[in-house]
Amino acid sequence: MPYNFTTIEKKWQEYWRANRSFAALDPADAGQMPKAFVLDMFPYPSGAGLHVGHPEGYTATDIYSRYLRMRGYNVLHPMGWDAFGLPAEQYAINNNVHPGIETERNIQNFRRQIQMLGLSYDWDREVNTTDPRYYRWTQWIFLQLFNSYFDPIQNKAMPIAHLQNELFNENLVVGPDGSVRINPAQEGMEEIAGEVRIERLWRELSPEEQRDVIDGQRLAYIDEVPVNWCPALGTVLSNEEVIDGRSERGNHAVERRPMRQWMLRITAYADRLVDDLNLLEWPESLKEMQRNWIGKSTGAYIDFDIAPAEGVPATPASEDEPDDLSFTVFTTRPDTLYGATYVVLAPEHPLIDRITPPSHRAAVEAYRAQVASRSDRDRMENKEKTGVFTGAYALHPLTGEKIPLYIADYVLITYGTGAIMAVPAHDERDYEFAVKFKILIRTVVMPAGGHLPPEGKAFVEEGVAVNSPLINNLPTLQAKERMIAHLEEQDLGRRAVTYKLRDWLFSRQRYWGEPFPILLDEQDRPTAVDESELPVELPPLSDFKPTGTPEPPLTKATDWVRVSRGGQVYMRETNTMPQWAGSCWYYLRYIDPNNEERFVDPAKEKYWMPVDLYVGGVEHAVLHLLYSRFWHKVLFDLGHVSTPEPFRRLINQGLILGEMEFHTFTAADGSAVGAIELTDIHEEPTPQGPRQVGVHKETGERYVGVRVNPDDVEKRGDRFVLKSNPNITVDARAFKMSKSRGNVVNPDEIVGGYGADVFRLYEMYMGPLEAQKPWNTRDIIGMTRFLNSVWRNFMGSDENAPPKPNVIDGPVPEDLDRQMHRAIKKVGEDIADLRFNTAIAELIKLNNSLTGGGPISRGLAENFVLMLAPFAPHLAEELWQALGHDKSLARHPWPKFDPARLIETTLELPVQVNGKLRDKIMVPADADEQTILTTAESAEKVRPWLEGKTIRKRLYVPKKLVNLVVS
RNA sequence: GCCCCCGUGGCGGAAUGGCAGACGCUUCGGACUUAAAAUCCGAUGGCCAGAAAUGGCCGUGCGGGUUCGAAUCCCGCCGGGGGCACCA
Repeated sequence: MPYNFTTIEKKWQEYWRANRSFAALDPADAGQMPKAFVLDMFPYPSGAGLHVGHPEGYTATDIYSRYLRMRGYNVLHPMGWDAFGLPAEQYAINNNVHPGIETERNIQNFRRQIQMLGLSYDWDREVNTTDPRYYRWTQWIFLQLFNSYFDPIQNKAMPIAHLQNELFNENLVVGPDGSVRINPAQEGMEEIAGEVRIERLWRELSPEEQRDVIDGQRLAYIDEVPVNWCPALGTVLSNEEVIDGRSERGNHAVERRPMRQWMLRITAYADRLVDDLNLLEWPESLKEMQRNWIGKSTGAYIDFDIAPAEGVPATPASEDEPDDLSFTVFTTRPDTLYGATYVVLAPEHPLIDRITPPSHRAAVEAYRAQVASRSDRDRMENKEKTGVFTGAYALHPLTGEKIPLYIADYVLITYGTGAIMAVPAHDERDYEFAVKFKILIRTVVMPAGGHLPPEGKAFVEEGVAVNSPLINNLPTLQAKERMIAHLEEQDLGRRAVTYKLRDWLFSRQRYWGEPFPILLDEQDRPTAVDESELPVELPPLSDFKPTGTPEPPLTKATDWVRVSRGGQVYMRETNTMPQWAGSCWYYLRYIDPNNEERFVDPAKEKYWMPVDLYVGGVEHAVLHLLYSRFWHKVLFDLGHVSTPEPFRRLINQGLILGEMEFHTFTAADGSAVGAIELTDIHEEPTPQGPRQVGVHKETGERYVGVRVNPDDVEKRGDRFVLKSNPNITVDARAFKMSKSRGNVVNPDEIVGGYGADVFRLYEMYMGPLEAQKPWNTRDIIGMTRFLNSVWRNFMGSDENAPPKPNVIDGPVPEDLDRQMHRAIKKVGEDIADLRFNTAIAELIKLNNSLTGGGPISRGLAENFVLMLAPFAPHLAEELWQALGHDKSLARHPWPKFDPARLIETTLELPVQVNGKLRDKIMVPADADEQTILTTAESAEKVRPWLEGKTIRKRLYVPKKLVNLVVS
């Protein structure tokens, strides 16, 4: 008789809630218990509800948490809602309801769905990023950023007051561009500083300039920058939110335009964000993604002077123009400097107007206009090199040779210095450009073997320098060093490091986000709202639509916007923070969710941090996971948190794909073709949902996929074919679940039909947590059978009698006892390593051994139930109660295994002859090698293989096998 | 184009230098049943021999190598997935 999962699951979920079974203890109450902070990436509560991917990660952390509780850990395992953001707001606009109402409804639904899975969260610690009591502290952390700067002496964030001190004391000086740097005089560089001092001292600045310098150094600052403006969403987006020139949310077109926006100075942390990855137990691939995103390159800056030319005045025509007739390039290959035969500036480079002679002005302007109108998308699809000669020449810093100066859009104004020295012989892009524009190509590096670089291609690898008087015959690595040293001696350049990472664009022109705790004066300069006035609550608005212009919706809240402080009138900042703000620090709030005085109590923070296990999707590799590391480091520098990194160990759960689909392909005329004949089978969107399209290998004709019934498919050889027509090969693959494809699995239906315990077991049994794997509803029955069988084995299978425990007192039979100890070892180790599929297999195996064996010894029965508990907690609690316990097993000690019980008294050893298995022998576990070899040689099925042969070698791998080498 | 990961039965997967295919699904046969479902028992990588017990050969994408021994390590290729993509 199957057990009634509906009743049992409801009963125990209510019990756990009523008894606060999973409440984490505050450090003061925890005594000597070790702590474990086990964290899920909290969900964005969308209107579509939970999908089956959410429970995958949540169940994994739940099993781990339940296991650690039984191992005596004080476990913090919380859940909350990342609820600000675009989808709820879009829905609200379309349906004319307030986003807060829509969000609350979605949260209710998500909470219901998550709770029906029986996850052991401490619900007393639930957080919601849209709750003013939460975002009060998001705003507070923003003010920490606003009130700090990155100190170049200490390489960390410091309060802004310290910056004033350092400037006043002249430890720091102000550069020509308003940047702050270490006073060269403090570094023993007086002679350079004395020669031409381009920096200015604090006392030389006017109060206005002083304020600009301070504001310009803040970790949160306002700047006019080229941004990603998305007209359809009516907001700007960060680089991380733009994929292939389109918005990550909604796939809308994005254009670049300069706007005045809030920025966060994440670039100051680029080095530490790279270096500290080494402290983390994260998937190597994910660390690599962060390293690539930060994009650290080491090399040199090299200065180039412009050759004097007619029509180019030696002094600037206006104040806006740069007064220096020189520019700086960045290169990772200073050793190839002798091979630089031209230079390229980005089309947006400020020097171009200054140096272009009248004869070339028209051509240059035309090219710049063309580049400006080109979309990012077009730029990505068409990488044919374009550019134009400016008519100007640069002087080679070593040879003094005149080399032509081009502008081209393959040089990006946003990276390095926006200018390059082009070495066509040793750079693919420069090579392509030089060939197209017929520019000299000069080889300065030869492969170490002395072979000539292949024709028609640049030699980009390392080798030995040639045609380079200063560094001839030096291998690349040494050549670089020698060249940098020379450049520094001659003041022609210097060692340099650059990053791909840009500062984080932090403001959005939307309503549904955290307001900035900032007031703007009449010159639009920012002032912090006093901490005592936090939270700055989002004003209620009936019309919260984006304006379609860069003017944010909050400007419509006119009463809210105007404030007066100390007789002065200010305007509130009307941009809002991006979706990611709330998720940057939510893990810290779980530690102390109701604290009204601080964002987290320091003693509690010190106890719980860092997060011991963090599980979530890989889609946050460069968004949430980079942003929150950055915020955490700022908080660490300022002394608000105790660890340099927030998440010690991280696992990405693999995507769950839809059920396997089978497609045949037909042409427009209805003729069918085998999938094997096609190339480039890919998905194309249509109004009816995506469909499969393939191109015929020979004819190039387009074929469209037709879905076929899996029952009509079989495998022949290495391919799938139709049973009804084996000449037609079938394409078999699983796709990402999507509404438009109609292959989404709804967790409500699975839990309703099979129960939460079965659902949990099924998802954990599908395969390794990290692996991508297809959903297969048919397989669920296996887990139903397993739990039903457990129920029968423990509670009796007599349908006419009421269920009662099928248990006897007394010792466990020896073979079962050994199996039990092995299971205790295996299941415990597997859970610790998050290998749930093999842990479940071990439990199934043990249960199979109990099947049909009569009453179960109590000790074995209890241990089995305890091991089952993390995976199928409802059923386990019910059985535990039936076994006579009146308390939940949630904190009952995990069973212990006895290593002595694992040892077999006799061993079954495989015997190989020349590496091929021929027989197995039974030997006493303590037999010596000689005895074992003799037994092996005389084994019945081994002897025929030895006849007439000489044994060359006898190998015995202790307790593993015997291998006899004969010839 | 560059970087990373992965290719094992009809399917999901196990084994990470030592018995390939644990465990689950599927399929087939049997038991129970008036019947069906559920449940239980047995078989289930391919080929060959045998009435059977059983035995042999082949087999972890393909080709080579290292090793007494390779799914596992190394080299080259093919296929799939992911990331980055004019980053100097």
